[in-house]
Amino acid sequence: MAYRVSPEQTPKASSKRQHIVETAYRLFRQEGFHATGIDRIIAEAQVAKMTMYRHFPSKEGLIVEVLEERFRRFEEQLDRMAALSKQPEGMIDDIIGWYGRWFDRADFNGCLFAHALAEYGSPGHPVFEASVRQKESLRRRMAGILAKLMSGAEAETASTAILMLIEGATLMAEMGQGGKAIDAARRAASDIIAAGRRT
Amino acid sequence: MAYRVSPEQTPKASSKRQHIVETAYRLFRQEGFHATGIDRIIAEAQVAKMTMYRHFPSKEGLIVEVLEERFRRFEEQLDRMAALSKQPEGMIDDIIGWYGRWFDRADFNGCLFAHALAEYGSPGHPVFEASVRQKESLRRRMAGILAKLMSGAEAETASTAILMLIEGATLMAEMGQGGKAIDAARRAASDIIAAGRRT
DNA sequence: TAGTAGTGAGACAGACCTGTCTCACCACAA
DNA sequence: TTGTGGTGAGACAGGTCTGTCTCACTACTA
Repeated sequence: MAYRVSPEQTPKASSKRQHIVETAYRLFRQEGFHATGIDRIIAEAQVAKMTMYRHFPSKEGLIVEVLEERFRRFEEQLDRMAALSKQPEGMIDDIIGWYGRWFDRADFNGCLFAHALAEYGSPGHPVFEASVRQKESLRRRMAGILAKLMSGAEAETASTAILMLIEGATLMAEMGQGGKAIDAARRAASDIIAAGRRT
Repeated sequence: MAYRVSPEQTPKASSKRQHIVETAYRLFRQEGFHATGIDRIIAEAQVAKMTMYRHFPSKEGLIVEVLEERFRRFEEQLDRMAALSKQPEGMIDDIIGWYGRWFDRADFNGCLFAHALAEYGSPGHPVFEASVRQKESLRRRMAGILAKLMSGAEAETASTAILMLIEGATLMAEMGQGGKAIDAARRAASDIIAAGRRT
């Protein structure tokens, strides 16, 4: 009823499908994966159950789709940030700053990928793989930036450390200590980069 | 049947109760909190459902008890390590090493407190509070160690950073990269401490 | 012997879970 | 007009969830 397809959208690209993904994302973020039932998703998305099951093979398939969609958006945003390119240190600091702004959002509720790992943490599981992909992509992005400042091996170690700082900061932000976490992460990242460069 | 109370145990201290907590811990760790049903816990603990509900008010009560029990064990182990006291830098390195050994255990499956936060992440929730308590306790412990090397304010920042490294490393270990994570965490912690001491 | 505390076994209630199915409806195209 | 594809509504199956309840049993103590 409230979801008329506007003329410029091809129904094939399915606004319903996207709407289901967005609603599921919000609920998974707020309530968790197991705690969110299909019935709740279709009620809040205002679609019939069959509409959901025509677009996704199962709840797990929907979860994977939600994670992949969030991964695409995450990459887009970091790509956009990288396009306003600066010096390497500034770029790492910008990434940390991006996390700091995320932590301050009213709808922040921790990292969906980390939560997915907590609830579906078996290697080989598609949900597990989707989460690993996102973390590894961020780490590689940072290693690429740091390689301009230090050796490749040093950049690997430093990017791993900074990824850990970011993941730890996200956990602290979940516990209401995001500001303190970001300050410490910024300083620690700068110490790590300075030490890596010195070698 | 297989759970005869041996004479030296007072039945009041309830070996059943402890056995339920241990079984629940194993299942929560392996499967997650929502994914583990009461029926599964009592079946594997080989106790009647009423035995469980006489000892714990609800599943949530059991979860809190499991977390508190793990917290006590965690503190005990770090206390024991601290008793073999060394220089401050060595103590931080020992804590990181302790995590490294944990990552290598066959039954390692991520941090139960972080997982609990992912599944019951609303401030004020007793599960949330139990998780925050564990993280904050570790951070304060490290801040105390670092205060011997630098100013109190510096020690606060550095302990926050090292806690984040540890939490991030735990996440990476869940993704099968524990060894790499521990190496990077060790080096980063040493860089952070060196920088904090220099100020 | 009688009483008591803890327990086992399992039925039960009432809710919720995922996933399937049918049937009616509507917009649009040939 | 007659199809066709997407959808809505909701029944349904078969299972699982938490939590309560009863009744019988055992070990121990007074």
